[in-house]
Amino acid sequence: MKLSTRCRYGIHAMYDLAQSVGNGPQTIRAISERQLVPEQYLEQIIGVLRREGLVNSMRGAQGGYMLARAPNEISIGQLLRILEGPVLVADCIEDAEACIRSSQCPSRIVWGRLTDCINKVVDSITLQDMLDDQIQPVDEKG
Amino acid sequence: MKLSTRCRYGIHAMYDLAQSVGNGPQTIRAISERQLVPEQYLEQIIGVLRREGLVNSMRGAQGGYMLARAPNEISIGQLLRILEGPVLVADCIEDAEACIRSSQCPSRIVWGRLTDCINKVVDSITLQDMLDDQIQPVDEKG
DNA sequence: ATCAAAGCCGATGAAACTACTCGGGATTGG
DNA sequence: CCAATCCCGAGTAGTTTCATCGGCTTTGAT
Repeated sequence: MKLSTRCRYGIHAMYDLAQSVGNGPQTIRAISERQLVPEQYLEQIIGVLRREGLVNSMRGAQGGYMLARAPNEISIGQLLRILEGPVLVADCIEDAEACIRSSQCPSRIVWGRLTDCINKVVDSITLQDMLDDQIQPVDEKG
Repeated sequence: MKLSTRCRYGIHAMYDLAQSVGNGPQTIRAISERQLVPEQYLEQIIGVLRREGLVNSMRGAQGGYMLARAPNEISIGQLLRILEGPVLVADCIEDAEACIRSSQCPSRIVWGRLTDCINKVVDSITLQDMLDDQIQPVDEKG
């Protein structure tokens, strides 16, 4: 249950772009230096995010990357699903065929409940929340 | 964000042992046939669980495995942590040194919140709950 | 028009991890 | 004794991760 480096890099890059809104396009080099991410690897990662429509690019001299939407319209959940694949803990949650035991499998229920919980948390946090430092720890009661 | 096969196998095996409480020791072969898990691989997995004190073994003829504690004293969280490693989404949650940005890193807060949520869910479900089929989906309100 | 800055892209590669298999040794009940 | 069974370390094929490399394309500035 660990996040991949790719995913962490990608989220750091998106946070960097969120901080840079209004400052024009940011180059791979600049982002990689600020976020301490290998330049060529970041290029790959940000390419994925571009193809998914979360960042826009400008080619040529003075080019770079910018967020394609406002920071409050990009959630950590979106980034996770793009960079880590869908948040599903076992195949049988989505694809019932993948589970031979199908309906009578009790762990299926566990995974479903866990998946719900994870999605709820990550979809509730946007880049804007991170900028605002508005992320509260989980409330114990209520 | 996907569970390993090892972990699923391990949990299926533990569920099997929970169902078999009172029926004497269960052999690797019997468990593997019921749970559709490769025999030799299961042997490896259940060895880990034995060394962690969750199952007891009896060697020799008529030997096999039994739960070392009552099903309501074994949570999915324990199994996850043993079979998947600690549920921590980024190293910096446990080991602050691992994060160069340390305190001023906003994604750190996100990962902490996510880790809390995951642990809360998986630690709240025991093998007994699975036996009783008592696992409810996450409550939307309240 | 030229040129350097920058993004774009496919191939490659090392290292780690996963999901096993294999072979043999150690115990124990009958 | 011997067959059943657990115990254990080694090996292995395949996949994934985390990159690196080289070259191509686009574009702004001069």
